[in-house]
Amino acid sequence: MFSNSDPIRRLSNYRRVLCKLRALGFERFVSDNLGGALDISPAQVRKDFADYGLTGNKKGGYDVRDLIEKLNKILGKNELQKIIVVGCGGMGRTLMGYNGFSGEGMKVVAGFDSNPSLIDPRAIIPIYDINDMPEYIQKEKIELAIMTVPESAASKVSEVLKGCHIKGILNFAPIMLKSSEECIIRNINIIHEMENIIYFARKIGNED
Amino acid sequence: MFSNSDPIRRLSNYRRVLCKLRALGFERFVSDNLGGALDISPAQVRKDFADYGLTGNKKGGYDVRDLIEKLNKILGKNELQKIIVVGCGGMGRTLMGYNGFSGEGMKVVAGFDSNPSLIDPRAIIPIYDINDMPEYIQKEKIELAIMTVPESAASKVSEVLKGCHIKGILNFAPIMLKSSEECIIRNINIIHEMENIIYFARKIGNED
DNA sequence: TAGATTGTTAATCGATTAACAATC
DNA sequence: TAGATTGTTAATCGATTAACAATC
Repeated sequence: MFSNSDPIRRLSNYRRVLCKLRALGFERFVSDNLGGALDISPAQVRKDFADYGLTGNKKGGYDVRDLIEKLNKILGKNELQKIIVVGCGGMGRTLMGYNGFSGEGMKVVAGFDSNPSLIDPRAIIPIYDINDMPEYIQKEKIELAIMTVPESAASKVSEVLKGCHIKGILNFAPIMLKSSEECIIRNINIIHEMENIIYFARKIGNED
Repeated sequence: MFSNSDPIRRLSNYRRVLCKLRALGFERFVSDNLGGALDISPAQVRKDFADYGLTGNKKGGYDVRDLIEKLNKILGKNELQKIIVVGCGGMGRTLMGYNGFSGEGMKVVAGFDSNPSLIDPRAIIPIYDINDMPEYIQKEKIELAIMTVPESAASKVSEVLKGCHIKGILNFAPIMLKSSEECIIRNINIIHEMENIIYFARKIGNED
């Protein structure tokens, strides 16, 4: 069911570039333009567009605004996406304070933690006791969560979230949670990203 | 030259699982074990091992400690990896304070920012003026950087880092920086990760 | 030994790219 | 119209998997 997440990643990148083109006043573009900006072949761009029903014009290329509109629909930009942050340590609070969500149709509506000293229901983005999370999720119809708990808590918390019928989790804990039919999970493992960089960086010569 | 980063990601995952096995007292494992823990086929595990010179024993499988040792070598775990954080806003400071690096052979040795009020050369992990960065990189032979600057500064800062012969960058700014022969770059785009999750989450039915 | 597992090759699968007819 | 670009199909490429001989 989950096939490949790469095409959707490319759609996100296409959209970002097109928003910039729009801001610069461009009205049309061709597959070659867009691909070039992202190191993607024009054939790949056209294939992706075909796969997701994005059409252009033989000759004139594609309409910037039209394409953004269609990408918005595909990527769920037309309805506000409510997100909860589970685990309000350093990373959790940083993400709660991240101001990049609001321009992208996303909003962190609450945080949850087990540490009483972090709980603050009166804050602009309230932080509640994690025991109150299931009720909140149900009442507010939350479908998306960002998990920023310590590794020790990660499996348990992910089970609770799944039990609450959360549909999507962005997991920052250093443990590979697997997606299922009921819940799509993406893992961000900063240590592994650094290991990857280190592996390839070590292959770069020292002769400068 | 950069082929595919996926095999190395799998090696990171293998290593993490093996460290857990070791902690649990396991001495040996078979490709089936390891694959099962990560949703990877045993054939893929053996293929990866073959590709990176990791050998086992026909019959008895593989030795946990031996494999970890070999993976450590491949992933650069045997020498301390010094990292600088460029951009000391919320995300930058969170990463500077992240205590997961030290157990993994990595250390954030300094931060850099252009905002005078953030500069603090006396801190445990000092924060210096970004203008002093090139000198610091050269003197301390820094090869790795984490970029947590605003989008508006991202291209410029990445150019400066490349100019300083930094070999690897983990970029959190919402702009797709491309790797080159001299500098390997990995981009983490939280908005795009959420868009990906939202796309697939929306395909999950509402009938519960 | 018999059974189990590796290491490796060949087959399969899927994703990317090349090529080109359609057409604006 | 001539030239340029899409949309799509077929070819290519590379990664994953199946299968099995080697062997512990």
